[in-house]
Amino acid sequence: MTLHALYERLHAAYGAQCWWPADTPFEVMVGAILTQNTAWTNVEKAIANLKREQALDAQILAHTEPALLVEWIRPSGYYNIKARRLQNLCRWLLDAGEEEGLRTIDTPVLRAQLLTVNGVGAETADSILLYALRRPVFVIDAYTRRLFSRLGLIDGAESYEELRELCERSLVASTDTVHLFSEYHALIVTHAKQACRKRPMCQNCTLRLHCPYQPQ
DNA sequence: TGCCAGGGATTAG
DNA sequence: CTAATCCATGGC
Repeated sequence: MTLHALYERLHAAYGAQCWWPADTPFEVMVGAILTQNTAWTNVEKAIANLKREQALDAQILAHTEPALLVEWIRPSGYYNIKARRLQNLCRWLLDAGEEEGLRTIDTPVLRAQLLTVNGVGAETADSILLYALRRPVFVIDAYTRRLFSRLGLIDGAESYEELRELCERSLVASTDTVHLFSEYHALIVTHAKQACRKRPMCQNCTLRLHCPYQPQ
């Protein structure tokens, strides 16, 4: 099976995903930090708080008292670390001239700049690049690695960068690469959430793909 | 009840 | 360069 073929099967099973659920690119960035190793339902509560406080803005978040920001994002967990990470990202964004200032920067350069922000690792950077800044970057997460590995599409020992470049090389979209990459990552997460946790093979999975929780 | 979620930094070997 | 450890809430 090829990466293309897997995409077709996932799309046929789950349909269009239309990720990332957010009203603005900045909300995507905030969500990308808050969802680090955290259930999305918890992130929703934190973002709802930020909206209620009318604080979903880089200028405001960058200058908010950390103790206050911590209270707003508490439901998303790791609140002390994430408050600092959010402010790091906001300050970087403001320094760069916000989204307009980023528009002319080449994707590889932009990616390297994002990775200099403390608290922004490879997956967070790529989520921001793809879903907030609409750059053709393939997001790798634990689900992706596990699914591809169990289907024999990859070796499994590849580094993050190797795997990302492999996916980007293999998936040459006919028209809209950003759309393809956006949908693909979303479909993988949707499939992982639908798959069973305990049974050796997902019973309600019409794809006959290996359950992501199944031990190797 | 214990496990885990749309990771990353830090520290130790 | 790889492996452990820390960070923390809420849902099932």
